[in-house]
Amino acid sequence: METQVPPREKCESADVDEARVRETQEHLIDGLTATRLAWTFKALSDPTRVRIISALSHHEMCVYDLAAALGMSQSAVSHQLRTLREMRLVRFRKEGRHVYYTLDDAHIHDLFHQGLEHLNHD
Amino acid sequence: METQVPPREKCESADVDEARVRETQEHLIDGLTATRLAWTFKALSDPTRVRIISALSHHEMCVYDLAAALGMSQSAVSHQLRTLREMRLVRFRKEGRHVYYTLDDAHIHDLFHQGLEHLNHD
DNA sequence: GTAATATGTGAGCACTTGTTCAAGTGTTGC
DNA sequence: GCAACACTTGAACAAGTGCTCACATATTAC
Repeated sequence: METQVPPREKCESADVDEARVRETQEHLIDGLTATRLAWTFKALSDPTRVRIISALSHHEMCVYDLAAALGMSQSAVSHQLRTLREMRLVRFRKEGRHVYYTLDDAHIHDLFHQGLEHLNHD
Repeated sequence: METQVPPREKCESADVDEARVRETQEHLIDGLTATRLAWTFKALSDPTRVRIISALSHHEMCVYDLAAALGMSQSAVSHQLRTLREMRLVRFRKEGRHVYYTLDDAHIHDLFHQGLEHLNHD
């Protein structure tokens, strides 16, 4: 049995319509939050970036090895890493000629895995 | 078969490099999974869609009210709802002239809120 | 110093995305 | 029948994305 929301009359009955709209607006997240939230999800909305996150979720890696593991060009990987850097999803440290990347914090790991679980549930 | 010389034997110690790459590849999610996961996140990567999800997370709404609550044109909302439909994030039922939309399942709600918490933690 | 290695970056291009405008369904009421 | 309403859809366009290519750094080895 469904939730006991009384079936609405019409859209024309202004009070019901307006009440629903007004109540929704009160709980609605604001534009800035929506934009920032969308931005976060966008960081994970590309297969290449998802695979990079997947690789880095095990241990830090340098660009060269990352490119080898993913079977991609260094340039393409570097471009995506730049994006991930700007989105604060990854951190890096330099060691001689190498630059080692890691996930910035555990949150990313969590979101990544929550998404995976979501997939497996379907 | 041709001798596939891997284009790397530098990175100083070749064995560590290869072991790291090979181990990473074993744990790496496959291309299809990465694509599907990216696809899921992409559904949530637009501010308008995030706001629609936010609105629908409280109760089902028809397109007209949704447009009113978000302050957008019906057409723009309808286009995004189409995307959300194709991505299986929302469900709809028709009732006369109205089309009522709801979130498809609780997973979406969870991802949405996990993302929100992630924002608040920064 | 030069050369090789490891990574970064800008330009260019094909492709995708989100919006608006206009026209299209389908349902209701007269 | 017809008109109003609720919603969908197609075309068009600006804006954004991700790749390749070529060049620019920076570090190390010689």
